[in-house]
Amino acid sequence: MKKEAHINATPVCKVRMQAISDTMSLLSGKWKFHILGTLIEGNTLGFMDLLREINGIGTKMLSKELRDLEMNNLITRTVHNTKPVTVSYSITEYGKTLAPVIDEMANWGINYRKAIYTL
Amino acid sequence: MKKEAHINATPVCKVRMQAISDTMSLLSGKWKFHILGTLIEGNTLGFMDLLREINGIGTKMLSKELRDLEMNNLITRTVHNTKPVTVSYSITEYGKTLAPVIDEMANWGINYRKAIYTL
DNA sequence: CAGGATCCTTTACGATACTG
DNA sequence: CAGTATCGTAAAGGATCCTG
Repeated sequence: MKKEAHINATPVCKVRMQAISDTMSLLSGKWKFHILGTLIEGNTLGFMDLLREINGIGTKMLSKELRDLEMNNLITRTVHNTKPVTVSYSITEYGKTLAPVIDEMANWGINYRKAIYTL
Repeated sequence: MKKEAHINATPVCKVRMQAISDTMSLLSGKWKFHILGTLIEGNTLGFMDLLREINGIGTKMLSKELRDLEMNNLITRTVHNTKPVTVSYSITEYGKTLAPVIDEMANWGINYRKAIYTL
């Protein structure tokens, strides 16, 4: 309720905090990392491909998350004029810059499992 | 008669997916990255310190997130027997292993801002 | 095939007030 | 100081059915 009393020129740590918030807001939700990770590997996949690859996701969430990612230029959506229309999704060059982030997340998680088992 | 041609024992990509889920579940929510980031810098801080450092968080969320982080051995909680009790929080050695993940998140977010402005 | 529309449950989060 | 208790809102997510 109380708002900022004084406006400190943003210190370095605040910049980092803001940056983390930015990243998290683009990658928020349960599925975005999975979708991006899958597209980074598979390069180009159809809606159904993704539905199969990503364990547990439903059509509603998938289409919503894909829309979000596309709006942020992390992936591209291409409609093909086949009999029943098909659509393919790919990661953009910009989206590929997220690879290090995703890798760190994955690596830490892998080591986390090891740490758990050796307790 | 041929049985299932491919019941691949969890492929590499599934392992990564699981790892990402693990990491995300430990760091889920709006505040954990901020708390960890702050503790990595500040090393040891009291409840009020954190409340001040982390812009916008309330006591309820802070105490809940701290509890979560402590349960996962990412931070430690120490009670001091001062007049009104004081408590200090620090990051654990294990928690420090998250630094690369946090750094990647922060760096990407910083570049994201740059990318936005140069559009 | 690729989704949208709908309904519903669950969790997350925030504000305020109170306590040892 | 360091929280807990309570209440209320909003967002996230899931299940199912429907359509061009």
